[in-house]
Amino acid sequence: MPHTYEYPRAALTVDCVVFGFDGGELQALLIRRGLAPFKDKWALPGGFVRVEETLDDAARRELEEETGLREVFLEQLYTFGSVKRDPRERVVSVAYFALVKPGAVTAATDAAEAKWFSVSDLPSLAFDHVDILTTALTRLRGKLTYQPIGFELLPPKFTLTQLQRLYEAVLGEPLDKRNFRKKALSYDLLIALKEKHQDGPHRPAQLFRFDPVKYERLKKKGFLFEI
Amino acid sequence: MPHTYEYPRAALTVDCVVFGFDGGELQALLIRRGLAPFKDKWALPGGFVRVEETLDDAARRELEEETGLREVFLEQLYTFGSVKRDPRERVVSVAYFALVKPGAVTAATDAAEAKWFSVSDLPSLAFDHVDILTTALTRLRGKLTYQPIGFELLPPKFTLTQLQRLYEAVLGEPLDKRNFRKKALSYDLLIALKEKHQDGPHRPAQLFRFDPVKYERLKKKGFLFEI
DNA sequence: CCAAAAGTGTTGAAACTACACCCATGG
DNA sequence: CCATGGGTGTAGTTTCAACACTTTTGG
Repeated sequence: MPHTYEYPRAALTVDCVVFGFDGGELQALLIRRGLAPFKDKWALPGGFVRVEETLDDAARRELEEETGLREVFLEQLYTFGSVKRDPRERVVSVAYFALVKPGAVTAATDAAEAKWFSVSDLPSLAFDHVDILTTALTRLRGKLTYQPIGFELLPPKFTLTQLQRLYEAVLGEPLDKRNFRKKALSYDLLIALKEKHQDGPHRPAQLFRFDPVKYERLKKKGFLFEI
Repeated sequence: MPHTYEYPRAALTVDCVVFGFDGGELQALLIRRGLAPFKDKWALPGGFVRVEETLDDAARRELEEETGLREVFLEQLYTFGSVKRDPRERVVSVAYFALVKPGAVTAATDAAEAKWFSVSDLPSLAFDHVDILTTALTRLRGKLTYQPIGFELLPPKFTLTQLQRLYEAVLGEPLDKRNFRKKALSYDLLIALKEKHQDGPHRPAQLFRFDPVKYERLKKKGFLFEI
């Protein structure tokens, strides 16, 4: 392809902050780098954007190549463009954040090592990936309080207690059980299933699923899901 | 500079959506393109990112070169990466949005023609700049309701009625005067000045200024300015 | 004295917070 | 029968929305 503007160009990458939830703590998926620079360090999954693919496509492709993940919630986060963020040369990175349901990372991980880390106990990261991760965390916290995206981190069928634990893990503070349940149900976006969730020597819990159709309808009318 | 990765690269630009307020309508600053493609069409101020400057620096530089604006409120918006958004070749653009106070665009505009347009009456724009502008508008509306950034669009000294007109123009709906004033003053971020604003055959209005120091203190404690 | 915008309080409704006990199950 | 988490209601407080008249000025 001919370059119309013959100036030196920055390289363009995408990096993905992948969040998961194990029922107790919020987690981030990292991969161990096999190549220099930062060989053997942990880093966000990501890589170079090809000239003939969109940024979203690049993020999805890299995510699948490096972690096996497909069809996940993915959203552009911020573009990081410090001059020295890559020691080799100028690299601008468009960061994404992804939310995945438990058990999604079963697929082969392309020989690369991929591993979940609790966000409260992260290893040291390559490049400026801590900054990216911190930005993603802030965004997730903000978003969770006004958009119903928590469901992307839970199995398709979940109990209200699981939902509450997720909110508590992300927001970092305990929530009142009765108030939380009232609020969560008040939007009429949770459908009670016939099934129950049995999980030990105690009363089984009602299972729910999220109603994405009703949510889309509400969203169009300018709607806020606040909890 | 040596390229470590010898693949074809996208070119990288910044584009700025500059908002202003004339007291009645929300406005956007556009420049008329002097070069192909889209010669003579209106477009967002912007241009190519140099390898040795950050994205923020590039946005500020282009803004000054093309509109004479300096020291304005500037924030990264979103990165646009459709493959065909520039007819010549692959160009990825990091969009910014800027808020400027009335009278700021007095400086020489680098021979290029720069002009304010009411956002409700825009000309047809080059590239995908309508999409960028629409995204910026949505962001501005959202942000205005939970962060005190309206002051960036008003003169340093302003009346509560001016502030209300601004909110009404951006949100596109009339607001109740008494409720608005109560809310606006409740955060204790507006400092009443000794001066009044005289503007016709009627009672003069109290002038206020925004208190950025107090705001920074509040922001650290996780604070929401909602109106 | 008239026109025009500035300024000001109250009330009923709705939402929010805090809080404690009974229920269903498995072992 | 006991241990464990599931499930529910209310009262006091705060916030929100709706609404109309008086004040100050210039002409």
